[in-house]
Amino acid sequence: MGGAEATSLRFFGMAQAPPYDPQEIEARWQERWLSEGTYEVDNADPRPPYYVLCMYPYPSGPAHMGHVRNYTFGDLIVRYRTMNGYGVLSPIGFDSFGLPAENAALKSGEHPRTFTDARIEELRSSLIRLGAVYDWRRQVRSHDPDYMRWTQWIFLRFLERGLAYRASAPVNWCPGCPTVLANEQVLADGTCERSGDVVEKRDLEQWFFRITEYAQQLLDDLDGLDWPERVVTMQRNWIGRSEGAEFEMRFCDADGSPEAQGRSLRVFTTRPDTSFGMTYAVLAPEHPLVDEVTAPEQREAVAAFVRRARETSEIDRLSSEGSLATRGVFTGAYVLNPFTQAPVPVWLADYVLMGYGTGAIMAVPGEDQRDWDFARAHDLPIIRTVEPPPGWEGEAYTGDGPATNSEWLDGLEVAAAKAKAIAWLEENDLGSRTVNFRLRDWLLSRQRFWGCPIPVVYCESCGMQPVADSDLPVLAPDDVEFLPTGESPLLDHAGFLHTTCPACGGVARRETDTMDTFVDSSWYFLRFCDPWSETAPVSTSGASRWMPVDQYIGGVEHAILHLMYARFFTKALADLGVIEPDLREPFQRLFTQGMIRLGGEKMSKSKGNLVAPEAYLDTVGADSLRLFHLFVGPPDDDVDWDDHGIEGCSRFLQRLWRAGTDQVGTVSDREPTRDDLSVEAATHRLIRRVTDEFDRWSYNTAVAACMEFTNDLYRYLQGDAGGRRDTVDFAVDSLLLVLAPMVPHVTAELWERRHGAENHLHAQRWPEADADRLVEETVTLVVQVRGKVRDRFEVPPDISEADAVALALASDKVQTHLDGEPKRVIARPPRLVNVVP
RNA sequence: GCGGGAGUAGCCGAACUGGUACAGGCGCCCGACUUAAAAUCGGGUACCCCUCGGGGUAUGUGGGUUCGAAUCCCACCUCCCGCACCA
Repeated sequence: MGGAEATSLRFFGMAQAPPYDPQEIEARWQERWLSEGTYEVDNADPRPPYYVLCMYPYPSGPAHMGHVRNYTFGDLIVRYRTMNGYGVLSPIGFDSFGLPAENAALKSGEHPRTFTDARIEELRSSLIRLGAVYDWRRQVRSHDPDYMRWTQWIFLRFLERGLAYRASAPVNWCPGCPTVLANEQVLADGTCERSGDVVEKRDLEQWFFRITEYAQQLLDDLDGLDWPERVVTMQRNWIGRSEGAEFEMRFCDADGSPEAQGRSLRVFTTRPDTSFGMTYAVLAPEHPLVDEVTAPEQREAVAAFVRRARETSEIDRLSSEGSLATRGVFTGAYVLNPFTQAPVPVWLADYVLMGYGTGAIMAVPGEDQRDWDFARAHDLPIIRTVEPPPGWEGEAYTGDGPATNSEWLDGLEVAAAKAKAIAWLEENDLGSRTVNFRLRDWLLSRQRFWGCPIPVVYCESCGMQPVADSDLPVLAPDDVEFLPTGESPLLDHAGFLHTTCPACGGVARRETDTMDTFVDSSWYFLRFCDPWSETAPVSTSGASRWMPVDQYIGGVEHAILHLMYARFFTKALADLGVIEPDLREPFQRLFTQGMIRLGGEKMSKSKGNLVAPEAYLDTVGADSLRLFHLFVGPPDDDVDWDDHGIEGCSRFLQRLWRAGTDQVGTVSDREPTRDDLSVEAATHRLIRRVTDEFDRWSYNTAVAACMEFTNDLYRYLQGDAGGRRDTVDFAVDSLLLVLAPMVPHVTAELWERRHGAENHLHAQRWPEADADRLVEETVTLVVQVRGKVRDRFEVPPDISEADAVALALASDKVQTHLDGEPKRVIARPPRLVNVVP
């Protein structure tokens, strides 16, 4: 057979073609990509830039399946874009500060640094074994002194600009951790997202970033981002913008005579149009005026209520929902409703939060359900100021409608009434239009050791002083003892604690709080652009070259915290002049991949249902593991881990290997036959299809297309005529090229065997389908009668409408369903004719 | 409660702008190869009826629009995710 001869020339005989050995192949190619620096890219690279970034991982040891999924998608894009001619920036680093290392230190006494470094090495080697390629020269780790220096430098610039400040605040204290948490780290039920302990409120001096200064921008700039809708929605809700008015109400006695001191209460409302319906006012229990204005006879009841509100955890406050009678107390004070000049009683209630608006509200039970419930529980009057629709049987009415019981607002619809009420407040100098945000400032200080120290000192005479830039980084000492005291070991370390004041040289004490690890992850993507910069966190030119990240990939669990903080940092650094002023957003495109489940449950360490990737790397290999993650379902869907599925992927790669080493059927040289040409057309269609699927992130169907193509190729090769040499080469080479980003090792190996060692698959250009050769010889024309399929014909793709209709009407099967002449015929040649009798 | 998303075979899923419902994989069945098994290769695989030509029913449920609906519209059910006293 001619085919056997041709084969023997290239592969030293079919019998000698080696079996597929993933471990051997993968180790060798991984070594080569590293040693040749295949995916290193310089800032002066002449190719058009493209920045692909996976969220840098917390190093918890060897990679888990979530990492594998994440980094498989990232690596695919890096390789695909590279084959498309881009100079792709693909950096990686480690989010290496954090609680687990410190907890491990408490248990074993091992220093968090040595612990962390060991975990990083484990994770790093898993990433390499997965075949993920990076420019390792650019690696950053949060705990590197060089990185810390710039984290602290940024903090000091924020401090100078007033974007970082210190304030005493009731903060979320987790007794389990034990540290302060950001609002975002407290779950809805009032427990700590990490330890699950019930979070307490404590008053402490803490550091904050003034993220609220950027609230409006953070909201507005969401519009220009190519992000999943749900992430945008989550951010929008988190920022929680609401428009309304603030105004003052003077304290008075029960008859409405203004009090002598002239004190007043400021309230925020989104419904100034309902002001005529105010029947009481409410202060948050923590409101500063509570003590002052409480009447003597109510003092005891109020004090008891305030005490309980402070002591009651969030969780209990929620569980007491419904029993509103116990959730409020009358202060004995009154304020004047400026709209009516009528006095209304001032109550305390825990459903009013000090942290939002002014911590005080006007209560309008007619148009607010909570106020309605409270009024009912405490026997307070209810006045409707918006006419509910006829037949309204609900309680508070929050919809649109004409104002009523509202004097000069009567008859106006809600929007118009709001505008008029606000105008009136402003004219009379009683209040003004206001915008409120739900977003709070970012509490960043943590009472932990294993984090980036906050670079300030407290001088006995000068007060708080920033550490000089030239003294950065402030590093935690190594010789510390980890004791389960619940306090940072820094508090007991004299050498760290005692220092001199940078301003006066006098005695000073160092800040012992460290920064939330979200600070580290808020700018690492910038450092990657120029990790060599010695004068700034990133050079302006480096950032300009690569930023914004073209494709950011990570888990949806970071939809709010990390992504909001990173956006804030980018805007602030742009305003500080560190990066270009018009670089307002860090991540142009975001993709959030689904999580891996096992038996319907989220795979996680705490559930103890982790499936370790290592076992698969040791058996079926990295390529099979990658292929499984791509194939198992849409990338943004959660997926179930399935051992059988990965076997299917492994089987496919075995088939690919046999086809790629000419172990399937027979191959010969000949003039192309119809079948040969049809395989070539199918090859062009494969290229087109995979390209399309890649561009729309439909990797599972891209894999399916390759499998389908391979199945067809097998049938062709094993057919009586065998395969034609050039046709088979084109088919196999094309298949290897389109599979290269997905299964980089086995394809590179096969390519080298077919084309020689100097011919690197991953240096090839992405193939292009020839538009003229995509067409199939025949297509199936479906003939329907009233929308039901009755017959099929194989027709040329360029069949005319008239021919298609004639063919359809000539069909016996169609005629039996027709009663005489058809009423109507809809033709969509060459695929469909629908006959309507 | 508010916001977002999803319900297609035994399972995971395809079907991109309304046009052959179910590509691909898993599982299962049959066959080839084998002394045998594994591996491999080929074929089959929604349900019901059937005179074996076919016919009917199927995309969570019920309506609607259309020549034609998984796809568009209305109502409802179920599940997942986020927020949740935000005035």
